[in-house]
Amino acid sequence: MPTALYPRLSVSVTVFTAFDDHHPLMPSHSQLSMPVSESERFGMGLWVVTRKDNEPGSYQQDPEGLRVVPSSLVRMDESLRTTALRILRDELGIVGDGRLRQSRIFDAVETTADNRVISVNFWAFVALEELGPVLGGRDQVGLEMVSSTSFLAATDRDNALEEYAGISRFGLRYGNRHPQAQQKQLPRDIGGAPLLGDLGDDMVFYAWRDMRYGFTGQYEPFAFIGSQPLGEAFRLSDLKDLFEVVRGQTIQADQFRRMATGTRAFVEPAGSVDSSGSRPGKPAGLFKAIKSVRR
Amino acid sequence: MPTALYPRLSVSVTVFTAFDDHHPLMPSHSQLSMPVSESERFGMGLWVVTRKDNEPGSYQQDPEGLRVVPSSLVRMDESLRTTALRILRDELGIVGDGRLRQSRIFDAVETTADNRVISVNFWAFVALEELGPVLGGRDQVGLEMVSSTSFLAATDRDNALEEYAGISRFGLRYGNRHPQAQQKQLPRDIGGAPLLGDLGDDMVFYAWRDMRYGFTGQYEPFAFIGSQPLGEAFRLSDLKDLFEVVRGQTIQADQFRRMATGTRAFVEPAGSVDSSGSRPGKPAGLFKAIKSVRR
DNA sequence: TCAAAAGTGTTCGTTTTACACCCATGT
DNA sequence: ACATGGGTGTAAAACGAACACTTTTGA
Repeated sequence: MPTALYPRLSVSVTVFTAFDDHHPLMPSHSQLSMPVSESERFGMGLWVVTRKDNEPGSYQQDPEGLRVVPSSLVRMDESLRTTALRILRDELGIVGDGRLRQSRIFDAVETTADNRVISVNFWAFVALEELGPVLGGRDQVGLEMVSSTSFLAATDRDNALEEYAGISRFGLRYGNRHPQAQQKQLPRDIGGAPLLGDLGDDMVFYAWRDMRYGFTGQYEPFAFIGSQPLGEAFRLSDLKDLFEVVRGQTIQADQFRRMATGTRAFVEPAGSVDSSGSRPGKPAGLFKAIKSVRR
Repeated sequence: MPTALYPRLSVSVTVFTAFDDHHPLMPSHSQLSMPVSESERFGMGLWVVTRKDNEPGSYQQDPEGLRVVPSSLVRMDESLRTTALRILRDELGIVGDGRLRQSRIFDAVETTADNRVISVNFWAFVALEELGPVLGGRDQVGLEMVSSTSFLAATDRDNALEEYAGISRFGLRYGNRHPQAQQKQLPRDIGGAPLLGDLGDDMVFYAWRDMRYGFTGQYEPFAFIGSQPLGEAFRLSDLKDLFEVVRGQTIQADQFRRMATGTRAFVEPAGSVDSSGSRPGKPAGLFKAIKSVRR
């Protein structure tokens, strides 16, 4: 029984993950959607979880089978947060805790007038360890690339990256000094085709933009995203790669080191040294997150 | 006919205004809600528009007659923005244009389970000139004080204001360096009584926090709020007062002057000098907003 | 003449950014 | 030996905050 008197409300969850192309749990290429050839290395990558829109009752079902951000209607006895946790649990098998953050609300203008749905978007960051088991499956859960080391390098070659405060496949934002700052640029604005439909692209873009704030030095990034995508101990250079793909912006290595370890440090030496030893160069010291800080 | 299957959606609009207690259109005291005696001067004041919750169909009707932020259910054929504009037009007689900004979404948990309403809050800033005619009236539209020059001075005397990044009657926020930063403090947390109910206080607090960003030097404040509360030409000291009450924080006069007129200036000399002449001291040059900048 | 507000010069410390250089390891 | 990445020293530039001081008016 449709209720035509008022619009209905849905919650979507934009789930990010990040991993290196040497990661032991690296998903199969059929589960990854990349802007480059599948054999190519991408370095560190930031990804967003999508699924095929194949649920019979789904309001945003698309005949062409576009991939979508997981979503569900809000039930009468649920808070928005509860709905988001249910999506994480039922569609992705993730038992959420405190990691959900509210982003923005979208009018789904493309739906017909008698079945209108308005969408509240949440975002979350999960480590690949939690995500690996649910990739594929009935809903064809997969990952769409948001940014990667090689994507940034290519963008840097083509345009002058300095004028952007951040760039991703789902859009870019200018710096605050730039005359066009505060104006969004989505794939369709840059001239490209939408990746997940206009609505989905909007959702990912704004969720990404919200997430970026946690990686600007103002916050403690691991507490901000509620996840440790690099594990307990990690090289600073890997953390730098993570910062770069999340921010969509390259950082100087020495500058990053001082930001992470100086006053307002959010990492501390783990006391050990990287022993994987496959790479040339001086062995990197390992670092771990400082837990107790709350900024 | 209530539709019990899904929660319904409402839009609220938090309307701010600011004026000086010497303003020619200064509202009558019965329309103002102040934390101090009515005869006292408050200097520059930041206010939020409220109305008595006396509509028969209102979902948040309160027997005790609490004042509320204007709101309305979203109709089937309306976008959220359209609903917000309708509230501005029908309840406040304001013909809106591009000045609405989306803030946050609230689960109205206190409503009963079979009539649940979820609330999207917008905020807007209007000049007193546009607001004056609608004060009072059937809905007893009035203004609740958010902050004022005298409120800031009193707070500065009592606590050390330096440790806060901003304080208002609806809550405070700490600086980013402070250990408790990112934690909100609402009236009920500080030990006071809610001013507009817990939900209303939340709405105003977050809308205020969003508006503050436009006054931190990162943005061009007049374009950000889409209004010129001080008119075409104004003294820098009046603009400083406006900044102080919006930010909930005192600013040094010379520092403010350089911020407003230096590199990244957002005001320029209007070429004339203040001729009202009632105050002692050197006559102030008048400034006007730089229109063309888009940051 | 004095109080009050406007407006400018200057200093000091912090943060940001860049660049140079040394260190330790695999090949 | 040398390429490669790890890590530190240093300095210029930009910025924010504070303080002193001059200017111009009303009372």
